[in-house]
Amino acid sequence: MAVTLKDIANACGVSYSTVSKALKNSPLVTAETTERIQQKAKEMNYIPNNSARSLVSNKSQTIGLIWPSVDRVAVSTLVSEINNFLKNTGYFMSVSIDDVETAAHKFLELRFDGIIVFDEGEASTLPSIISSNIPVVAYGTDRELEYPIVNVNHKQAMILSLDDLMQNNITNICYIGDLNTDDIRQIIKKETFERYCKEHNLEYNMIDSKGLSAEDTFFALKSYLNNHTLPEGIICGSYDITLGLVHTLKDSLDQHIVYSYDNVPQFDHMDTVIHSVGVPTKKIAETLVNILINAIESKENPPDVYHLEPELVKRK
Amino acid sequence: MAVTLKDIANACGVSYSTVSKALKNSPLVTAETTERIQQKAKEMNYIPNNSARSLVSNKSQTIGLIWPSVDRVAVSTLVSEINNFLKNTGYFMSVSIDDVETAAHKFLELRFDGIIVFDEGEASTLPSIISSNIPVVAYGTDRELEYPIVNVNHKQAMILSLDDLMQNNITNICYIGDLNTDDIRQIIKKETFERYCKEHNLEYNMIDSKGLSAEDTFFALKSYLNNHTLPEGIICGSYDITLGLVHTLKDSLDQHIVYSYDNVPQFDHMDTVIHSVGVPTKKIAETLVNILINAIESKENPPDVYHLEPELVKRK
DNA sequence: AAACAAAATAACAACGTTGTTATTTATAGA
DNA sequence: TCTATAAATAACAACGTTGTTATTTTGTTT
Repeated sequence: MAVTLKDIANACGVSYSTVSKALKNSPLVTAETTERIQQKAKEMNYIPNNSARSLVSNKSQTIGLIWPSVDRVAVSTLVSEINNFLKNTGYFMSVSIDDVETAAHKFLELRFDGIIVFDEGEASTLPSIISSNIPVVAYGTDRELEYPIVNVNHKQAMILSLDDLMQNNITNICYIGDLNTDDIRQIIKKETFERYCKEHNLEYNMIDSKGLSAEDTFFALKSYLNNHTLPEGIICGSYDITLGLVHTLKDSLDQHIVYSYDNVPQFDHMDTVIHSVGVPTKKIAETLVNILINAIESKENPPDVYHLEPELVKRK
Repeated sequence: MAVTLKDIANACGVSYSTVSKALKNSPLVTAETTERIQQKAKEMNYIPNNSARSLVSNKSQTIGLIWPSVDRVAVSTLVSEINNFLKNTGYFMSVSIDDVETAAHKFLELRFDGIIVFDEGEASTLPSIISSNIPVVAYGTDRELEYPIVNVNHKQAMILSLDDLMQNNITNICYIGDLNTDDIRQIIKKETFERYCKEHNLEYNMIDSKGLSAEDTFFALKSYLNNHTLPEGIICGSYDITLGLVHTLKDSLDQHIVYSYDNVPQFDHMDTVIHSVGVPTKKIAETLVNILINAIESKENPPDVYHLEPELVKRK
């Protein structure tokens, strides 16, 4: 059985309430007793019981993150960043890879202080979360959800990269993305690209990556290149799609100017020049954490949708 | 504030201890009162308080998984499988991506029932875990750790694939792996390969992937192929290294017989034929979960090192 | 209808904390 | 030496459950 306040109290010959105060450096306990008690506590390897604490204080200092799609690499960077920001704020992050409904219910049982949801587009009504009043924030595309959501302006990102191509007088361009999907994000990118090109009378081209992974893109491009060539300017619909392009092109990559969605730190360490567009991962993480912690600690309701504006990062 | 047993008791005109029993279908409560109470509980959206429960029962029905290296894709499959097995056993899995020391300490505070550690080789003494008596199991290579570890027989896996090559009379072979590293697993593979070839007077070759990722391998192979060719039989040191090989070779891959370490389910869905060797992910997950749950529920200490024997999976 | 057993429900202690209130001990001024 | 006061520590209630013990209600037998 684990060491309790009472055990330390017995060992020190004081009452357990004094031990409780001493361990949190209360001014109500004299300096020397505090010292003596803390010494003993460490010696006995005391670890506070979060359940007991949480029961009386109604705080667990823990945030639950619901991440049903663990296998998406791009997202893992965001998860790491969120963990860092939460740690700085004094909260612990507990991740569940269960589906939203299951994870949310368990988080409520555990009386966590807040929940972050990676909303991957599946229908998730979350009646239990909504009826309770635990602070929730989601990262994803805005739909009619009942909790605040942090959203990224994909349309503006596309315009940013196209504007930059125009300024460099590159008019021979293409977009590589998943063209036949109902992923709302991919659709926005494709449509914005097409509209812009038409409005500016640009010569354009759209290449289907036939999926969202690097592998999909690799194979799709391999067969495309059998009887086509790629134009000078290329815009890729995601980090993984860009990876696929890099693997395919490698040697001839420097003949192109490539813009990629997703401003992840990985681009900085690549040995090929890729410009990227999107909200930096750090920024997204910081926003999610700030909104949530603010909702927890100030009890004021955050805005329903929180838009983040993308940045263009040019390299070399 | 959340709904409690007392609230339901008031609403039903019974005592809260009756509500407690009714909600767990105790035979001590008559069928009709049980029905009435459960109805009301659902109506009021009651969610049990795990802290209170855990405090009195000393059980949280939750397992902590320490996974400091989220970005390793291959591992995410294993994490998913572990989650499935745990769910079947009635436990919830909470993942932390903090370092082992931090995560373990918080798990102890949360009074989780057990801990799974992905031991990535960093020095981790874990004094706090050891001194407490929470069941712990690690997945990794066996070192002088103070808790049981599930280990994979990498040596035997190499022998399995080499034996198979011999049986097919393929004597022109090579190994692709990270040759200059102090990762014990990579070292074992390299040394076993070399010793076997020498003992059997085989013509062999070892190619440095210069890293563990698919990208590293891709670039290493690209430059290697400038003035070399690959032999018929190829053994790859990991799933990611194999991915790099596939990307590099693609069209001419069917001229080779490829064996890859890591028996992950991804191989089944690949459109090229890759044999794989290693312990199936499911098996590893099942073993980790079984050892841990057994330690929790039967209180008997598991063996310090648990070896899993690899299997050779031949495809097509 | 009384007496008793069985069934149903209520009351209570405990789990390990925190924060408030009560008690003891030390320190000062007369 | 005795109060009055401040400082230090102890005692206690509460948080929401569970499991045990105590009480009430119901049903059966005579």
